[in-house]
Amino acid sequence: MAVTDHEHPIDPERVAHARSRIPSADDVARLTGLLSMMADPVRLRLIYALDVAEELCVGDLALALDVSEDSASYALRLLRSAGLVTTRKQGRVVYNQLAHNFPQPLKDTCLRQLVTLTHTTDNEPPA
Amino acid sequence: MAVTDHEHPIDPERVAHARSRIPSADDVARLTGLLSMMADPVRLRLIYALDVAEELCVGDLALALDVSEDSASYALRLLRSAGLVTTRKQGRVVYNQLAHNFPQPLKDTCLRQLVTLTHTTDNEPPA
DNA sequence: GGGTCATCCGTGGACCCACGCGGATATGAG
DNA sequence: CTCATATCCGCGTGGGTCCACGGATGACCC
Repeated sequence: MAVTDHEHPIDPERVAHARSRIPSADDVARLTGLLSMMADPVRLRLIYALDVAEELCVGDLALALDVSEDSASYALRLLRSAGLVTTRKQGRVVYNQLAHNFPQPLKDTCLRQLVTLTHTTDNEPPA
Repeated sequence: MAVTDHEHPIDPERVAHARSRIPSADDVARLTGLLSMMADPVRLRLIYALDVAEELCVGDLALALDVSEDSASYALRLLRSAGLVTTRKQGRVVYNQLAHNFPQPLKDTCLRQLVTLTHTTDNEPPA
């Protein structure tokens, strides 16, 4: 027979190596959660806006993003529950700002660099 | 009435400033597309694995990630269609690798740093 | 050439998430 | 105290995404 020359683990060495380096399921879950939070046009632009303007209330935020107040409010709700945005209440106006522990590299590096990157790199093969 | 002391544009200056700095809808769409692609446990770990192991076939990849081959195949399908993964066919085995134009900062900076970040920063307020 | 194996692709169902609506809460003015 | 306002929250619906199944393709062995 010798038919099954190579079953599934074709390259067990590399598999083991990869396995040892892959972050734990817990880390991945946390990271994907964070990425999912940013993988939404409204939320992402909202983060940009707060990064630039320091703090904004929901109404102004909706204006800046050209979305309904409800949409902005909903986005803020999620970002707040994820700990990425904090609020400062002054009178009846609630000012929203990026949490001080907002992942700096993500903000500084990724946000700005990625825009440039997506300009230069064409990852859209002709359909 | 002077009741409406401040309607919606409470701080028009900041709104305008934020507006001018927010990336275009097109850039945001491209960026969220990329982020969405990584905001999935299987795909993200798959990227990690390929980054470490250079290239792996579907079967080995499934082993390394502890997922079904179908799941790995599906993840690869999407990543390939997004131009993030390329294939090298040797015999009847298809080796997958990260595209050479894979966003470097995203790979080098974000991937590794973010894991550390999610360790240090607790963005999970007590429920 | 026949058989087999690794993998890809199209389809269908289940699930999750985003958004709109209505009511509720809290703050401030008169 | 009463009213008006800015905002938050719970619910229901619709669209999109993930995944499992089946068939098909291409490559190797005998």
